[in-house]
Amino acid sequence: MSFAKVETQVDFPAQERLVLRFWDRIRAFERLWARQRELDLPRWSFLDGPITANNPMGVHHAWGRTYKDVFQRYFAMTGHQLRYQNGFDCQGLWVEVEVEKELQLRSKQDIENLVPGDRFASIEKFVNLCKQRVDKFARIQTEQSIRLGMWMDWDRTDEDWARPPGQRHSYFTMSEENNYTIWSFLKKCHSRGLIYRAYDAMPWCPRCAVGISQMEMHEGYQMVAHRAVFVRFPLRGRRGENLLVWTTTPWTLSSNVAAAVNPSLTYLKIQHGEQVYYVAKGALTANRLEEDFKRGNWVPGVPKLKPLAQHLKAKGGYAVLGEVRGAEMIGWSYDGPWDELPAQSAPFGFPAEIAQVVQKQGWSEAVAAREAHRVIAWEAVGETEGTGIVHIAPGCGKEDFELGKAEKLPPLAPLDEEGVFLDGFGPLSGRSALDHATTDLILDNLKEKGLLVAVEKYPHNYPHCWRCKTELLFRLVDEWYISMSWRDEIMRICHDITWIPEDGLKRELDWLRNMGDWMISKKRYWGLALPIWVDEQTGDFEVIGSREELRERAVAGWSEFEGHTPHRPWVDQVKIRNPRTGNIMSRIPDVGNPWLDAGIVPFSTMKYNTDRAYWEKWFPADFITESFPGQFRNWFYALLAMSTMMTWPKPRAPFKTLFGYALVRDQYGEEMHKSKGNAIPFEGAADSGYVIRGKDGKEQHCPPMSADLMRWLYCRANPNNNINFGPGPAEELRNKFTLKLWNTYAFFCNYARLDGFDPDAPPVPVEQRPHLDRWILSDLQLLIQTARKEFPRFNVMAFCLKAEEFVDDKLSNWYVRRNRRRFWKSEKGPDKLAAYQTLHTVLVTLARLFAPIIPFLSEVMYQNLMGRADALVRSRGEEDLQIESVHHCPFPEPDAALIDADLSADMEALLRLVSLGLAARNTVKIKVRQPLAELKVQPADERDRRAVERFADQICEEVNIKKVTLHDPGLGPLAAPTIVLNLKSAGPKLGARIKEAQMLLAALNPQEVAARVRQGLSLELRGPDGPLVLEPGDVQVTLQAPEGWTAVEDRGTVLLLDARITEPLKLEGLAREVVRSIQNLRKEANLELEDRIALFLQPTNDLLATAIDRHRDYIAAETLTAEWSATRLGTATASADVRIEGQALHVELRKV
RNA sequence: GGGCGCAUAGCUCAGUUGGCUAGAGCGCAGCUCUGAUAAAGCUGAGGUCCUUGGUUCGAAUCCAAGUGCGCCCA
Repeated sequence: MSFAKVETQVDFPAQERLVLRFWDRIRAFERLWARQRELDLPRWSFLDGPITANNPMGVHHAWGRTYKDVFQRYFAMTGHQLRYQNGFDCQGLWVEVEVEKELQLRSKQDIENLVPGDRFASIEKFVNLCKQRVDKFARIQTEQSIRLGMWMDWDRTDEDWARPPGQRHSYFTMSEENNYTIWSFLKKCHSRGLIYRAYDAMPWCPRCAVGISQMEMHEGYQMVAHRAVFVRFPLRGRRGENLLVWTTTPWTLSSNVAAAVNPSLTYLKIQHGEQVYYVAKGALTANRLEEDFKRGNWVPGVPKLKPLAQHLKAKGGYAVLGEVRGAEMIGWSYDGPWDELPAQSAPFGFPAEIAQVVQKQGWSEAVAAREAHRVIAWEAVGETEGTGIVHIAPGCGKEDFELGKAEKLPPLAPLDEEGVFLDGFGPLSGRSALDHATTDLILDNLKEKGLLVAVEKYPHNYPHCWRCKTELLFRLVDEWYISMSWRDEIMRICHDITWIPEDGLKRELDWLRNMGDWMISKKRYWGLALPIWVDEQTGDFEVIGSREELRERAVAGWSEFEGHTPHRPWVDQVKIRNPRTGNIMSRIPDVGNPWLDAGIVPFSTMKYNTDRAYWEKWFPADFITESFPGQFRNWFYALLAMSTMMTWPKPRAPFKTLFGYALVRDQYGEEMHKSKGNAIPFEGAADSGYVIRGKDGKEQHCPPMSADLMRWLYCRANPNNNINFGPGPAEELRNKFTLKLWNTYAFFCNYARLDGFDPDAPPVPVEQRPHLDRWILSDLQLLIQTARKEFPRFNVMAFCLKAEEFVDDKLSNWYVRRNRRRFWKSEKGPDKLAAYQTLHTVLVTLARLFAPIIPFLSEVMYQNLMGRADALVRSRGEEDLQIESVHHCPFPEPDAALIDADLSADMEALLRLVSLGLAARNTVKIKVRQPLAELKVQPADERDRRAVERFADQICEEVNIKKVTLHDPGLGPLAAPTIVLNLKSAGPKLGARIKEAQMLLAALNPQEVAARVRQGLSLELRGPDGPLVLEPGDVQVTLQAPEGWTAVEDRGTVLLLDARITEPLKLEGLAREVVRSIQNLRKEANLELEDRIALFLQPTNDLLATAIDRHRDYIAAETLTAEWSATRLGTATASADVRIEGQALHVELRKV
């Protein structure tokens, strides 16, 4: 067995692609999974939150997907059986919008006319295109995920992808199983009487022609400026008097029904020109949005708002005539601004369909809007924006609608699905409410009527469609809801879940407490076909719970539907009969909310309706992980609600542990956006490199990071905080971790290879190995302990930070650096063997420890360390299926016998002492290459003392001194001890008397106390309140440097350095300089490590010549000089003229 | 207006049973090393651990109030 040579400059992405091929060849994943099932290992149930299969995955997806893979790998290595099922979220508006973009469709009419003149065929074509888009991107995301290193039961071949979604390896929310399982959920809701249909004024996207749910609305707020108007409403029966109202949506004035005041506010009656206005007292002078303006929370180009008073002053001034309480104004009637419109005269409101419902359900009196105009009371009216009088259009706003119902006002719903005014609105009919020209027309009209008092640009945070960014309008529409009257049941199961971080519980409960009923319908095409069949004659409806039930109930259309997925338009053809009336019932055309699709997966993917035994085995999931922000009201909510309902009457939580993480930001903490140029594509980060625009606007070309580096970067991050992701952090991590690990590994392999190290040789007993070996093995066990503790707690960050410290500080920077000579030396023996064996153990263990996080690098290291580097590169034929991957190995377990806590602590002390020694040199400005005679150490405590005794040689080498001695303070006057109380041990014992003890201790003779403590005797203090007894451990003895010494000191430990450079020391220092020059030349000449040389040196200075002469053997040994030449070398010579301490030296060498 | 969270060096952040002189990386200044390392190491400057109050022998850490910021809800 032998180790392959390891290059120190590696193309990591290329190497990862090699590993992917290796895994395929040896069928690494399949064999792992098969073994889990053969052995029927204990189950660890992971449930994948479905990724939206609508676009290629970005680096932000890679964070969560890394966690998913890391924990799956960890639990596999610790002997568990897993499901390995990835999920894709398939249905919903987001897919429709992208398909529309591709086809350049602009409206629902366009969709329904895709096949001209054939609505059914059009919808069929559109839905099929949606399915195809999902397949396309699911496949791309699959390939990307494989590239990230995720081990899942992937669909890989064309054959896999040709199967229906329900029969593939990954789950797809568009599968029949998923859809029908949601049907069964809705049926359960209905059986408890929770499904209902309601009219509501809701946010509506006129481009998508669809209602936007409460959940979705939050995703699309944007700062925009609208033209806001001050309009007067003439009061009836009070000649010359007006309500002054203000609105940011002038188009809603057409549908005005009432005006609201706050009954507890004071209103002013003011004279302005010919007219008298009523306006809230505070509103007249309020500096509206002043804070926002100051903070720059503003729309560029929009001027600061003027107070209302200023608007009036600008137009001739005003005079306050009197005051009136809001309560006194209730009931006043007025003339609306658009009372001439036919719609304003329609009894019960407008249009007729709505008026019918209004009448039937008794929302309003039998009056038309223009007759209903009056002042109503509303506590929520404030005086910090507008005029304190709010115009109410029940068909155009959510609160307006609620108020309208309470006040029995007839609603006017002026817009159609595309935001265009219906007939009945005079000059507005046929115009789009969003159109700028429409607003112009409205303002002109109001001006003509003399009602317009002022116009301004008003910036505010206004909801937009979260998919297409169109401004939302409010429309009065009917939608389907699940009543959430059972929210307490959902809240109860939240307590059975471990939330990481903990406050997730509070946030979820907060959401559940405050959420409204769940709107589940959407008037679109691609999605869950809501299984609700309605008898439009009577309003009766039924919810169908399964395909079988539908078949039994079908009275028409079944044969047309048979053979299709339960989607539009196919399922729309099935009709059933209303058993009560005998009428035909049709499916409502609406599709479902996509969070239903994702929320049902603990049931649909675990075969709840088809294989209950399987479900019992895997439900609930042990673990789910997703990004926290947003999911409380989305996936988590849907999961919890649906599971509560499905397992009712004994509700069960669908998962045991929820691990949440924050958001991916760019390296400066800013949101990533393609338009900002700071977004990083996944392939760029993994393989091909990427370009980002920096803060200065300049483009920066960045090399790829590799999947491993990305994974480590994600794992080491604090999941509670947003991660700053980009080339800067990646580069930093590469330098301090990945390269350190790789170079250590390369160092081992390259020397082991040259030396013919045999890893199967009988091990040198650990107790016979040097301190350094036992120390690194001990610390390795501590690292394993950390891993074993933190992985199951899903605190992978804690492990990564410790691991970085181990690799960087301990292994690379200390163990390897201190041990180099043991590997270099030519003679073989137990010491050298021990060094190899120790480093080999450490590296193999690290490969296994790191395997879940950096699966590629771990595999490469592992295979080579096991002597199988060639297997990575080429097939071994049959034998491939026997090759063990690092991911087949059990996860390391700590070996308590190897842990030596004292040794670890002593080594830490040593590191500090060395650092102090170097600091001492630094103060006298003598470079480390120059040897010095002596270092005296006055240790502050036992630890430092032991470190000096144990590791004197290490200190000498690192600090480059001839001798290190302990200065025993007991022997001489050099040091004086001081004594302090050890607060950590004495504090709990003494409690409030601790101050007293400190005072008493300070009064004692430190020499005597120190002596007692050294002998292990206790100490009795006499205090005014009685005696206090201190154990030796309660007193800390510190030694202090005497006056007059130049030294360095840290925590009581004093180092004294002999800074005199004698001639022999000087010569030695020069010799080292000479060696360094020769080594440089060797390197420049591209010599191999083991090459011997002939050497010619020509100094121009006596001192240098003496140094060379005296240290000839040393120089020869260090530089592998086989021949000293007295004359210039001939051919194939590398030569250089260097300066050593300012003196010229000519060097020539040649490989021999 | 309500809920949740955060506030530690110029920047990005570690710091969980409360304990001695609060740490790292980047950046800055200086020095150095270099045949594993296109690397790296060392030293230094830089901190009212947001403010105030409380609990405690002792608070970056626990509690309360305030200020600022973020997210969620209304």
